[in-house]
Amino acid sequence: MRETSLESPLRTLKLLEAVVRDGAKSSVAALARETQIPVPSAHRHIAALVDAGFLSPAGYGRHIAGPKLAALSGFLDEKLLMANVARPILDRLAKRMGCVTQLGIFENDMVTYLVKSGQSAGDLFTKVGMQLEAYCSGIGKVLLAHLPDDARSEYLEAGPFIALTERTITDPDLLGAELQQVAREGFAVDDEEVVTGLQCIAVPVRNSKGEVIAAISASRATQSDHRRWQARQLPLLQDAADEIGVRANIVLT
Amino acid sequence: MRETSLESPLRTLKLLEAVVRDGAKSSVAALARETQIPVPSAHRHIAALVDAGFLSPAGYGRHIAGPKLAALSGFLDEKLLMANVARPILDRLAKRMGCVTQLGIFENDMVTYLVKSGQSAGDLFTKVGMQLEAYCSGIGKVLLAHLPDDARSEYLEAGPFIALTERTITDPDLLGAELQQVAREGFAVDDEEVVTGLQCIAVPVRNSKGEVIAAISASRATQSDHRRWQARQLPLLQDAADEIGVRANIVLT
DNA sequence: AGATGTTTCTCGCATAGTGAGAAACTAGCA
DNA sequence: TGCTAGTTTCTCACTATGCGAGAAACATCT
Repeated sequence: MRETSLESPLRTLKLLEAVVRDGAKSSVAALARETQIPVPSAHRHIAALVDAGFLSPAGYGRHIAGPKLAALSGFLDEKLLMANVARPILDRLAKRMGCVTQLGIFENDMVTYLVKSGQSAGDLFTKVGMQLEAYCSGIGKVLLAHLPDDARSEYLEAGPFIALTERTITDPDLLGAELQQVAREGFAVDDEEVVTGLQCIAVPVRNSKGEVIAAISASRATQSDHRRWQARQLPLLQDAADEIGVRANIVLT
Repeated sequence: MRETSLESPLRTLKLLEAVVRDGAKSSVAALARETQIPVPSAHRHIAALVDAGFLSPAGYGRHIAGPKLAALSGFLDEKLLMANVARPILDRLAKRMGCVTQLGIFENDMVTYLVKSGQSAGDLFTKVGMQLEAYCSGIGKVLLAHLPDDARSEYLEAGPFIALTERTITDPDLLGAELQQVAREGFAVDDEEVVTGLQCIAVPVRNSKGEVIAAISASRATQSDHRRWQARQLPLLQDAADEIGVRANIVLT
């Protein structure tokens, strides 16, 4: 059984990583030892990285990250970092709860979904990177509920709120009340408000300052033990949200 | 004439770059077209990147930067970004002036050289990443001159200032006076104070708030037309410093 | 439905990358 | 200055590695 993934490129990446991690402290030979790569090969790879611009020489056989790498990192925006932080946690959660988990953020009056996980994730109509109206989904309601007061009022006045199912809340006043409740209780419920046959619960993800920076949700096909399910899963969801919050703080500026 | 640099790894990197640049907009096949890489190969490479953690799948054949890449970018500190911003500018300057250009920053009472450029750059004894006493070099004097008053006083009191050549300024009071002049005039001159036979001029690099964040210098073998050379080159140096300052502001936080 | 466009196989081939060893360099020390 | 220990660079024959056409499975859009 052959490892079918490109081997030589992986070596290059392994070295790139090793070099960047250790600043300009170690010689190529030392890095070769660390990465279990024969010395001459290590030199070849690093030379290639250098003249591709991913590394720069830094005096006597030392190397540091190069311009191309810096340029790349310019594309690593907050959204991306957030997604990468959250993914493994949501994966675990989805497995444990046996349903689909998602993470979304608020972006110009809509929810952008950054992560989706779970075995039946394909069934769900949302897609990663997709934007969706905020007023109907669990994640959306959580995010709206924790908006600054004036922004939320503005949103409620702007409308319109179109019904996606017969249960979608379309009245601004009712929606406002619902959002107040969400803010008070710390979680939101979506019971077939966006798609018939789908219910979900959602909680906010907070950074260390307590600001809501995202929301995560767990969804499943509608079943009867509604409230019991909510009650049992909420703590799990909240733990995951906390963990994402903590990790995000490490990564984001 | 053999292309001695590893080819397959470079393809992988090319793809990595392409994928990250375009967010999650294009399909693998499209990227393959862009990068002139056959479709099946592109798939192999991207698959390898994915399970090495440098890319993450983002729904329907789209990909975005992965956790490993995000982690790497954590190691791209300010020094590095500064170096990468400055390098091309200093390269151009060195070519134009026909001498060696350098960039240094102030770090625990010494100058750390981040960039060195110019055809005879190898001759000069300084090395990238090297630390050198601040009091004698042009770059060092510029950086000292723009230190907060109390920090500068402290530095002057601490000493000792050892002579590297017969022209090195070793008296704290004289050095203090020299620094005042440097601050006033906006540039520093080193006339064989660090190595006999080498003279240089240096100017500060400022960020948008006017703070001095680095200094750059141009050095050449001692010649007689001293002042004339200084006068002619200073504007060029200063332009380069300004440009570096502007660009640095875009990149650094 | 059919019609694009994209992803995933399989497979033999040639090249691209490998790694031991030895030679050329470098730095630091006596 | 001449040593030694630690690097970097080269050469070279080998074979594993990555290649790419083509066709088949899978999605997407009208």
